[in-house]
Amino acid sequence: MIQITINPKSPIPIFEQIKERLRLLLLGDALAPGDQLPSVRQLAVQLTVNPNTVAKVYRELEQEGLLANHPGKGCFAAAPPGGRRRDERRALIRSEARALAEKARAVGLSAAELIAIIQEEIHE
Amino acid sequence: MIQITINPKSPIPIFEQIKERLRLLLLGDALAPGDQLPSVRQLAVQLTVNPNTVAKVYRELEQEGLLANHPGKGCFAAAPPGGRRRDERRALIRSEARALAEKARAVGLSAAELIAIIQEEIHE
DNA sequence: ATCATTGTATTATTACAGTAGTACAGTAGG
DNA sequence: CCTACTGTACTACTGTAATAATACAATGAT
Repeated sequence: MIQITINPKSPIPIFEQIKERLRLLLLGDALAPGDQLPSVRQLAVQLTVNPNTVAKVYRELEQEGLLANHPGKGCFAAAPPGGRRRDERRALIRSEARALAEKARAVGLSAAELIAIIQEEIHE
Repeated sequence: MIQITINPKSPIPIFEQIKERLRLLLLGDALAPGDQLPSVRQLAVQLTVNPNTVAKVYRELEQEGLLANHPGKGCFAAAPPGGRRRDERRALIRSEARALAEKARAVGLSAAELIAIIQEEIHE
């Protein structure tokens, strides 16, 4: 049972939410290369989403080289080429960290205040 | 000239992007109560966006009590009731900080690594 | 009074996300 | 072979974001 939650009310499209979560799991240690992912229909039931939506996610993640679809067998985590994993996951977090820092500055929060909030939220 | 940038290619709707940026400016110190905002048409030209899109943002932000529209005069920053500003802007950042912390943990980054990245991005 | 500017409202159109339903081809186990 | 599962493909429909083009009423300056 894979751990994904989505927010149907979010302005972010559902398939983007699923894709991002799966990308995190695939780049992280939760899904190692070779691990089997839930089937299109299984995940669709779990998330109460249309199977087409999940299929679209799997298709696009296969394009990114993060997983491999095998009709009749299932969907499996792939090994991203050339040690991309560590770099990519850092880059992923970095771009969001930049956005957060910009927002904090926009509302007048000091660097120290932002760090303090982060540290509070990181230990929950 | 107000400082807003949007990304037309983002999955996040344009009017949501504008709304969020304006909310940050209104909750922060960039736009004090009474300050006049750019007109619907002005901001639409600046962002190369349809005036209807900006109008929708202004209408919804008025619903939130963050600004006041005055036909014929313009749009002005409002004073949020009861010292909401400081609390709200912290809450805004905190919820995003929590999401970022969760993502970092999902991809296997340690707390120290995340803090390091934040500190790098906060001084640019 | 006239005019330009303001926010507001309306309609039509395009594009896309998402749902729903169906059908097809590959794979594995009985 | 047969069945059940897998991913894939396709069509039709709904809802919404966004553009486009107007029109209207309120405001303020000339």
